[in-house]
Amino acid sequence: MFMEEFCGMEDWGLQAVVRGFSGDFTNIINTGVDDQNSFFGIDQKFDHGFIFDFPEIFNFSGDELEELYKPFYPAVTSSVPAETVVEFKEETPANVVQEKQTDYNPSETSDSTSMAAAYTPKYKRRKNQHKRVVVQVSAEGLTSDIWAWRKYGQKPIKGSPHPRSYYRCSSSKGCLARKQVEQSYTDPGMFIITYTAEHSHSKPTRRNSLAGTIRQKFPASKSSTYRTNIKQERAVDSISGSRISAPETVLPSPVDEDFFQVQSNQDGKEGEELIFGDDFFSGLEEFDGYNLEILPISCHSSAQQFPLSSC
DNA sequence: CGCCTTTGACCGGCGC
DNA sequence: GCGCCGGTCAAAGGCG
Repeated sequence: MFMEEFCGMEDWGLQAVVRGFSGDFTNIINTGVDDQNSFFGIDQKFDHGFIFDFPEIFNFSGDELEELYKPFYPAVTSSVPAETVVEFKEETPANVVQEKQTDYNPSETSDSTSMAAAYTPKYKRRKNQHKRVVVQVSAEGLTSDIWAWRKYGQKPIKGSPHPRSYYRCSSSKGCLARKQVEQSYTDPGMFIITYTAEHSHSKPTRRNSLAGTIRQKFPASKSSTYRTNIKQERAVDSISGSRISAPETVLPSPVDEDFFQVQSNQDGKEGEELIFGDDFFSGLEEFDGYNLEILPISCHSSAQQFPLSSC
């Protein structure tokens, strides 16, 4: 489905937000809407993929959507190694469109550049019926997965200098979730992760709450003068599309020196949903009555305390 | 001992 | 039908 059709759509809403999207529709190519109303595409300007998830509850026009995502995108620039995410559903045989096979298959192509070049939103029959999500992450991002995986295979892939590794979820027997990991051909510093099927169990809990502040272990040196890459997360109210709080300060924890304490005071709310640290969480979750999409953003800091404006 | 990775074998889909 | 290719299996060994 192409942009004109997308903008003309009604009866869908915004649940999640955009990762790695430049905010300019004129650069968007290869868009599509899957059978779960997820809108996906490639942003040529920054060579990023993106997705929107559209549940049944809200109504937006394309213009409204564009306005919605803007407030939480500006901190991401072309210098930021944002995730590339492309999500699509496998087609059922009944929905198969008999067309020449020209679409991108993330299990056969290995990077976002080739995605943008090769992917068209034409559906075809695929081997299995599971949802697939393709994410491009840095080496650092490889360790940020909250799920437990067990490697069950590795294969050399024709045309790629790097092998592909196969993982299955090890948290629960019978869980069909799979992931494939391979190094990007064009950027060896990046890795392509393909998730297949969904977990049949709840998400592991890795967030601890203390006195209204969520804390996450900060893995870097305890020195106050080092420079390190910090993952910053923002919480977005999925209903209004606006950020429901902003980070104000990051302070050494008075309880544990290995932790930093993040505080936020916007709208009278205190540090509910902000985590700093390499071991970050990203995804959709409910918190305090809100449906939140957690957005990781790269940020540098050389101090124990820094405002958001320094990012 | 349980869980993990490694790695060659095996299997099914697909193109010719 | 045959061969290539990607995905999975399962035995063996490593590690805490």
